[in-house]
This record gives sequence, structure tokens and C-alpha cells, in this order.
Amino acid sequence: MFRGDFSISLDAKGRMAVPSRYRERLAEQCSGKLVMTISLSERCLSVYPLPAWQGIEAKLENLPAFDSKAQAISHLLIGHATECELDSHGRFLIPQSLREFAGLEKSMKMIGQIRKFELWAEGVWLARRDELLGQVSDMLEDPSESLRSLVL
Amino acid sequence: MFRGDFSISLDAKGRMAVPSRYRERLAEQCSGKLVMTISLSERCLSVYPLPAWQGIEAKLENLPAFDSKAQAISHLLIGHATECELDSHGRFLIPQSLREFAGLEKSMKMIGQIRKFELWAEGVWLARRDELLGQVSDMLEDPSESLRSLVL
DNA sequence: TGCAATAAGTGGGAAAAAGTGGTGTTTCGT
DNA sequence: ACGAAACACCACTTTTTCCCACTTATTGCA
Repeated sequence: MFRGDFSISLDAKGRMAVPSRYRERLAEQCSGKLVMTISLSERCLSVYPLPAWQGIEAKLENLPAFDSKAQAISHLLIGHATECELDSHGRFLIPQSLREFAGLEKSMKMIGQIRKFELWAEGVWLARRDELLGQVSDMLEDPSESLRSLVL
Repeated sequence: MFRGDFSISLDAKGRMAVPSRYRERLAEQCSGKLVMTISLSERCLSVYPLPAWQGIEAKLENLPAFDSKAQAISHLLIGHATECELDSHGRFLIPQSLREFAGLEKSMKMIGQIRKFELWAEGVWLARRDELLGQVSDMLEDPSESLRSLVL
């Protein structure tokens, strides 16, 4: 569903425009309703079409109640999940608290990840990408079992 | 039902306004009647729509009478449970003793947790959130059984 | 290759809604 | 009977939302 990276800008009111290639699909799939929450491992936001999010939420609710780590995950994800709707120009508003969490300013990156997409402050993304590239080149020297089957 | 985080302010009289997106739903679901009590694991308050709370109360009453730990939980929850009602502007009053318990001052956070929402002093929440994020990122390296099924 | 037409993206203003604060009255407990 | 807290009401301020207009980018065609 979502692929690739896009340079997106945030306007003074905290709105961003979804790239036009996704608008039609989002309209069909979820009437333009999205859910945005924090990422647990990175300083970025994850955005899901509403139905996809509902699936995740259902799983989170069924995590064992006495597994405190599982509960921490559920608490953080649900506690930051905000529903947003595209406006008539295909834009939506990113709530202030989430903007602050990810350090979002005018120039951002949208990174497609199939079921969801991520929103990063541009500088944060570029730095993180270089870090990942570094890790990966080490790893290719000595690939794990599951990687050996990967033909690129 | 409840999701996401909201910055809420407490006025001089200890009142807070429920975010407008929840007002209509609360009016239908419980005629604006809520029950607020302490959280057992955190320094925050838990707020339930009245019918949801009644379900919990029923379960608490059926806990075995000679299980002293179960009785302690029931004693604490029921002993702090306070019914409140939204006023004409969608606000309600947080009783002083509960405000003190959670250390609530002017700036607070409301954190949605599906069936209930939580009220935190803003600083307490931000600190706690960072703590949880730290715990979680360690855990993602080596996920427990129940977490493996979770694809985010 | 350049021009025109259309679509996408951006910014801003005004109306409406939400949020905040205060005053005076009532209720409750002591 | 008194004081403190709670409640209902009213008025003002801020924020949000909706809509319009302009600029920039893309596409199609000559």
C-alpha cells in the first residue's frame, strides 16, 4: 500500500498534505480517516488507515493483563493514538503533542511502510537512515539465516 | 472509545473540560455521568462512563471475601470512586482529594485507554512516558511470546 | 522545447465552536 | 449560624475549522 519517501511540508497550523497518489486510495479504504500514534522505537510517528489501526487495537486489548511490558506497549500506543480526517484538499492536522514528540518542523519526510507510513523530521530521518545503512553493511558481511534467502 | 492524549487545563475551581470530540458520545452513553477513582499502579486518576464502572463494581463485589489482596484492591477502588456529571459546558469537577492524590495542577494530560481515560499531572505523565518508552525499547530486542504476534 | 492547461500544494482570513474565567447563589458540614 | 466548597449561569478569549485564493509543479500538446 504505502511505499517510498516523500518530502512533505508542515504549514504554520500544523497541517500536512498527503501525496496525491494516495488520496484516492485513502478515500476508498477509510473515507480519509487515519489514526496516528507514536513509534515505540524511533522518534517518529506512525500513521494507519483507520481499519488497519482497529485491527492493531484489537490485538493490543487481548495482550495478557499481567504482562506489564505488554501493557506498557498498549498503554503508549493507545494513549497517543489520534484519529484524523483528511480535509477537502487532502490535508490533515497533526496534533501538537505528536508534533513535539517527533520534533516535527516545516520540513518532514513521509516514509511508506506498506500497511502504515511514518512521519519524520527531515534531519532526524537523514541521520537515522545513515545509521541504519551503517548497521546494514556490517550485517551483510555476516548474514543471518533468514537473510540468506533474500535475493535483491 | 477513548484514545489519544489531550492537554487539558484545570481551572481555579478544579474543573476540567472534556474534549469536544467525546461530549456527544458521553451524552448518549451515560448522560454525562462519569465515575472517577484512583489508579492502583500509577499516580493518576481513572475515569469511566458510569455504566462501565458499574460493571467493574459488580466484579469487585464478587471477589472472594477472604482473599485479602483482592479485598484491598476493592477497598481502594470503591473507596475513592466518585460520581461526577458534566455541566452545561462539558466540564466536570475533580474532587480535591483526588486532585491531591494525582498531584494535579493547572496543566494536565488526559490519556485515552479505550474503556476509560486517565488524568495525569503533565510533568508526571511526561516523565512516566519516557520511562515506559525506555522499558519498551529494551524489550523490543527480545520480545515475549505474546508480543511476537503483534505486527505494527 | 516551449507554451498552455490542469492539478497539486500552500497560505491565510473569517465564522463558528470550544475553552476559560468569573460572579453570585446554594448546599453541606461543622 | 458560619465558612468552605460546589453549582449554575453568564461573558469573554482563544482555538479550530472551513473555505477561498494564490503559487508552484506537472502534464499534454503543438
